[in-house]
Amino acid sequence: MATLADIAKRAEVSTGTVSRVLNNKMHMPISQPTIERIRRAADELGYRPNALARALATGKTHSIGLYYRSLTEAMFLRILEAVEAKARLRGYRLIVSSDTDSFAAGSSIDGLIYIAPSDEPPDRLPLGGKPVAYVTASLEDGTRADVVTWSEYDGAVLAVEHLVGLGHRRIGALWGAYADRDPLPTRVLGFRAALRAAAGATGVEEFGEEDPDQVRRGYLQMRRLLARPEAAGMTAVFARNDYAAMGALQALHEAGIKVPAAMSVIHYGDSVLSRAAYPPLTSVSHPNAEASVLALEQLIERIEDRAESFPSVRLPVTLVERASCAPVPRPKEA
Amino acid sequence: MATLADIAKRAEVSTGTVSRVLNNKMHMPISQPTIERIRRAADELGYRPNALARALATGKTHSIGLYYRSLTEAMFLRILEAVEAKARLRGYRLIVSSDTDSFAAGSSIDGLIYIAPSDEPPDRLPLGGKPVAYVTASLEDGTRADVVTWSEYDGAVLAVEHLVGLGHRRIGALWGAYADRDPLPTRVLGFRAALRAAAGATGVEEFGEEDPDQVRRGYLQMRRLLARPEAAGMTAVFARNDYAAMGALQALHEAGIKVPAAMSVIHYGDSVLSRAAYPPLTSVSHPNAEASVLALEQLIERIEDRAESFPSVRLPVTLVERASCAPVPRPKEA
DNA sequence: CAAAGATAGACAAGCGCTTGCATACAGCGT
DNA sequence: ACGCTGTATGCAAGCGCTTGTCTATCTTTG
Repeated sequence: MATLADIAKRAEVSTGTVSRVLNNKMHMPISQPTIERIRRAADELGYRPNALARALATGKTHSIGLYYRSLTEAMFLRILEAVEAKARLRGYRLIVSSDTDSFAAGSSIDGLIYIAPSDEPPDRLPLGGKPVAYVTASLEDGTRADVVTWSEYDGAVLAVEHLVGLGHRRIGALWGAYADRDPLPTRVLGFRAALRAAAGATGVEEFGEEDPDQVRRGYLQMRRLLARPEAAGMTAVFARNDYAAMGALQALHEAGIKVPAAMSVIHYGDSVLSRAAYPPLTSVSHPNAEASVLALEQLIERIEDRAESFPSVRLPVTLVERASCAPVPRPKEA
Repeated sequence: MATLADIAKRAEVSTGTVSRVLNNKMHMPISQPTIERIRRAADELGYRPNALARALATGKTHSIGLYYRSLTEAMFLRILEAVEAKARLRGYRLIVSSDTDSFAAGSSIDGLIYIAPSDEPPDRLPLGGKPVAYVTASLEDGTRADVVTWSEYDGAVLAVEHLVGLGHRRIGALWGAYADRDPLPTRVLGFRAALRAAAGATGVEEFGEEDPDQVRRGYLQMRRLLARPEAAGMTAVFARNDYAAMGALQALHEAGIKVPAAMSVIHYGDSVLSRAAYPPLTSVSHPNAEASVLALEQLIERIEDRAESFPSVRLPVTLVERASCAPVPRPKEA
């Protein structure tokens, strides 16, 4: 590997001059012939700057950490793709890990994007003063950090309102293992509040299921829900996430219940799965990927010392309609 | 951030000694009291070694590049999760990118894992002599590099044999945009060969479809296939990948064709999608994640100078039976 | 008791790059 | 002819860590 010194020797100048020319850092004037000589030498030697040495000298690594707790969630693909592309565009590399220790002080990153599981508040990290941008649905205001957030509460409300608008009155919910959470995730709260706000609508919620496989958990939960007496007259169900929705769909198909003709399904968390399912799932989409890209941009601004304040951005949650929800067929009674 | 020099001053020794103590590199003897003094000082100062400086001095970055062309494939999640965990365990960080330029010489990685799209041979990279481990279904032998591979040909054969074993004789294939590939991907070759080998079995293949959405492509292709006269008597279909299979399932459901009662579906490439589908899809699983982890291990061996030869590992392709294939219902004729 | 080990640690040269400052030589005005 | 202002470059001190070598003190041992 050619070094600055090699080029300097070949072009008969000092390494300092080479550095300045190659980085276009010409606060000080350099003669045209010299510039060309240096450029040529660099070319001939196939010079590639040593990122390490540069980082050590400048204090900027041009690497950004990306933390995501579970590398198995379909959601993460979209995030990763979007963030990686943007980072590359801006001249940064991405170090991804599902372990915060990988980003402890001393590890060479300029900053960290911390994507919190949507129902858990993020940890505070000992990053040694390096900036962190949080992507999370639950971070109290007033933090001295960049935060991109959205409302899971609103998301649940959106789902329920959509269902209610279609005429559904008895709506099931598949909450996974939320039972033991305290406080209850805001999406549960939103679900309940929206139900209360809608005249005559009631919910029947299914909690807790031990199976570690999320799809299977959704499947089992859906079956349990179907078996409950309160489930009579239930025409729609809200699933906590995409895996749960897929599981629910399996149970529904198996029971011969047509979706959406006999049962509407809506879920939280838009992903490839939602599109690939049959029927394609109507979902409330949290702007996870967009939020992450935004966080990246804020982070870069801060790293490059252009940002001053800490504006916390709140993104809207949206409903994407596909084919799994339909108007309630016909009133069973009256 | 505390540096070695800070510790050295506080413990009243030289930085060299501090370095040796903190790294347990005691080829040379160091007295117990000194060791303790240094350890204490490091503790009190909350010392974290600067990874950059260390890398520059040692020539080892403890970072490994992970190249994957498309960060949107569900497959990649399993790979990433497995590789990241193992890398972390071995003390390496992962730099992931879908652009090989990110790993050009000079960028600070010790080596690269190149995961090639399963039907394309990998590029050769200008890494400046750093080791590359390839994960690919198609790399000629004899490369001076670590290669983990498997046979797509065998995979297709496995699928067809399974189907034929269940009594299927007329088998559809959804090949996506393979039409223009030359040479034809080996899985197409395997499919045809297995068909020829089975008495009385014939295939009806569907090629080419422009839609960029892979699921939709599978959907459209399945519909076209169903509409073809040759498709009469077809009782099973082989999909090129998980997305295509999901799309096919949509078309089948829509047409009221029961899977697997009236039509068996099998596909190449096991992923979360396969498990989440209804019915859960029987698939031939290429050992992508395992291969990647193996590649990582070989790479690390080479980086750490323990590997000599270049054993190219070939992993078996396996059939994982789920619920989308059934014995052919009853002979239509005879 | 002197010479030959051990033992314990300091010293300093890098790794490859950046950057503030000093220097050298033009040409200019007076 | 002299200092000046530019212009064009060299010099060298880092960035924080590793590591080969050298020195100094203390034990051994013939």
